This record gives sequence, structure tokens and C-alpha cells, in this order.
Amino acid sequence: MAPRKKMPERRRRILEFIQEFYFENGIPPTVRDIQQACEISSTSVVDYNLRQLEEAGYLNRRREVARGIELLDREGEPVSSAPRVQIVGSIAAGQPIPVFSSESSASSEEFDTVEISPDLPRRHGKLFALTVNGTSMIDALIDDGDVVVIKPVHEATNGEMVVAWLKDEEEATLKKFYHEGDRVRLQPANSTMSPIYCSTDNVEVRGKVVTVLRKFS
Amino acid sequence: MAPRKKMPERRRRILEFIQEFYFENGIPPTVRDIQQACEISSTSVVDYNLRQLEEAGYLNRRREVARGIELLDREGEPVSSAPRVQIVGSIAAGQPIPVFSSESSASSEEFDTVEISPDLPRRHGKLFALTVNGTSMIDALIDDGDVVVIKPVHEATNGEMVVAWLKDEEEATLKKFYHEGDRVRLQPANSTMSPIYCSTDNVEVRGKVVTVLRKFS
DNA sequence: CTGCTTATAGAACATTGGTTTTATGTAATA
DNA sequence: TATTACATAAAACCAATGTTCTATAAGCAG
Repeated sequence: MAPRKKMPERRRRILEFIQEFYFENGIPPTVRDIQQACEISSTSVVDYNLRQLEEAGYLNRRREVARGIELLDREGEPVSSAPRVQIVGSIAAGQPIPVFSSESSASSEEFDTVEISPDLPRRHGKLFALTVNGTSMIDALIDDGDVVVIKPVHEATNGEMVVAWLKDEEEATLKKFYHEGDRVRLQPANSTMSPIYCSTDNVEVRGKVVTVLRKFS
Repeated sequence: MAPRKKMPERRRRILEFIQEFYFENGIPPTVRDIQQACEISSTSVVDYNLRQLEEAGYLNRRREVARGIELLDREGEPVSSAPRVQIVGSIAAGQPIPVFSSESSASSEEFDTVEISPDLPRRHGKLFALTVNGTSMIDALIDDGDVVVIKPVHEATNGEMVVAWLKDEEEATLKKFYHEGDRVRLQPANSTMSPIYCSTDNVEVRGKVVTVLRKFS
């Protein structure tokens, strides 16, 4: 398996298209699908590049089978059509969430990703994820190492679990959000814990939690 | 869309095969794949049955496309190739887990299912899931309504999160398992809570927790 | 019995889609 | 300059795969 480096632009484009196409359609594209989408003049060019990609370990081609392109992950395992979201950083008390621009089509190689259920992006659109560092979110029933999947929003309705940024404290936290007159109540998910009250000005909603992922070895 | 009833045996068989094939191969089967697997003498019979299935809303056929069969869920939405596990019951203090036979190839229609990451069955084999009822598992950082995915095992190594059945108390619980001499320590995941100690005889391991799923509306 | 619907068969047909063959251009290198 | 590896093209080829046509049976209502 050749090293994964210096991939020609067109080849990268092809690989990207295959991923998109598979996620969107549930089946892999044909050589001619790729040809059209990537504006390539000949199927043989596509074939050539697919061979290169195969040699480099990015995909597998089932010969004698229509739509036999099979994407592989870094371990060489087949990739499912389940969507993935990027883990763009971590969240912990006292540390800010990294800035994320929804424009950043930064090469998807740069971030780790987690697989999520397909109905999530269907219902919520674009999502991202954060790793939880430390046990500071324990009152939200979220443990060290958990991954929270978040929909970027700047306002929340009462009762939603949100990523709240406390300006004065310079602290991010996961809490249930309740707007009460001129102040905000941040309620831990764990009913044995007490809520935090603070002024509306001091709270900034960064997103709302869509799901939590936790794995045990 | 015709009602979903009284499906002929052969038709049910075809539908089942399509699901299996898709999960295993990541691409839908061809008409001829189905023909062979279901021992049907003609492709036209397969076509006929596929039309029926389409009319009944079980699937979608993309015409003019090879391998254009697309499975639909109960809402008529396309189904991804991500694997699903059955939610065979619920777990809560004071209530037993329902018995599950690994043989039970009970029609997959009878249970709710949840989608899981493909690497879980790859690593752990056959899995099942339980819904958590009430907040009795809160010390394991698991909330009311969460779904726990479990690998059925009868022994655990120290530190694993297990489904423990306490015989005397007739109670199921999720705890970290530690064998300490002639007794067992059941440690809540939440470090602010105290462990339970009990005799080896009184504890029965029913399975170990592989992942926890939690969704927020 | 007749006609209608459902289901099965066998075979041919038509399109989709993977593969191959031959040719051309470009950049790096001896 | 000649050589070689890499990348692109155009066209043809043919296997894979969806579709259609015609025929046959079984069950069932009239």
C-alpha cells in the first residue's frame, strides 16, 4: 500500500465525490457518475485514478460488479454510509470552545470524526461534535471522554440542553436552559444537583446538544 | 400505498434478503442476486415481487440505475446501511431484564431497534439494547430514557461496566464491576457516589455495557 | 365453465456500467 | 535528445443487470 501523500487535485476531488455520493445516495457511484461530476473527459481516466486510489488504500474495487467501489477507513475497514460529524475540539470548565466557521470546508482529514445516526442530520442539518474533558460535566450526566454532538444555534428554548458560555467566568458548560425574566437558570441534568442562576447578559448560547456518545472499552 | 399485511412467504424472504445483503455488502443486491439467494427460477418473478414490495412501501426502486433498490423505514425514509440492534426490553431497579434467547430469530418487526455504529458489532458480535426506566441508574451517569447497548456475557473483568443482577434484592443495575476476594464491589460511574459491596454468590453478570445512547428532542 | 386476479416461468432484449486498447502530452532525468 | 513515469483522451468492447414479452397455473367469484 503506497503512502498517503501528495495526492493530485483531481484524484482528491474524485475521492471526495465518492464519499459525498455514497452518503447521499446510499450506493456507490459508477465510473461514469464520477466522470461527469468531476468533469473528466474519459472513463479511462477515472479508471486510472481509481486504480491509484485503490493502491493507496483509500478504497476497494469489487471487480465484476456494478458500483463495486467500497470506501475504506484508515484501518482499511469498509466504511458504512452512516454520516459522520467532525470532532472540532473539546469542552471543559474554564476552557473556550474553539471557533468554528460553518464555511470551513477544511479538508476532512484534519479532524477526527464520529459516526452518527442518519436521522440526526436529517432533522438538524449541519452538526459538529466536542470531546468532553474531565468530569466537570458530571452534573449533566456526561463523563470524561464522552462525545457530545451539537447543533450550532445562538438561541435556545426553555428546557433544551445547551452549550452555555459564561462570559465572566470564561467557562463553557452543558446545562438545561431556562429563561426566567431577566435572568437565566442553568439546570444540571442530574436532579440531585442545584441550578446556576445568572444574568442574561452573561450567558451566550453556543449550540444545543443533540446527542451524547459514550463508549466503553 | 397498499396496506402492509398478508405478505407471501417468498416476498418476505426477498425483503429479508435485501436487508441482509445491504448490511453485509454496503450495496444493494441485483435482481439476479436475489434470484439466486431466494431460489427463484426467473428474474421476472423477482421483478414482479419487487414491484409489489414497492407498492406496499417497503422499498424504492431507482429506475435506470443498476442496484437501484433502496430500503425504506416505517416513515418511508431511506434506510442506511448502519447496523441496528433490538431493544429487547427495559432495565430499572427492582425489575428483571426479559429473557432473550440468542436463537430467537423472531421476526425483526416485533421490536424497536436502534442504529449503532458499525464498528460495535464488528468488535463485539451480537448485541442487544435496553431502555432505561426511571432515574435509578443516575449514579452510572445514565438518565431516564437512555438506551444502553449490551453485549451478553456472564463474566466480567474488573473495571467493566456491567448489567448486574442482585439475586436477593431482585434488582438489576448498571455498575462498574470489581471482583475483590470473596466479594464483589459494584462501583457507580459517578465518583461522587459510594460503591455497593456484596457477596460473589449474590451477583450475576448479565452482560456488559458497550455504549450508551441518549437523545435530546 | 368463464373470466379475472395473483403468482410463477423461460427467454430475449436493452441499457448500464466496468474494462481495454491505442494514442497523446508533459515533466523529470540520464 | 532520448527515456521514462505519470496523466489525460477517445472510442470500442463486453459483462452485468434491469426490463419486457409470452405462456402457464392456481384460486375464486360470477
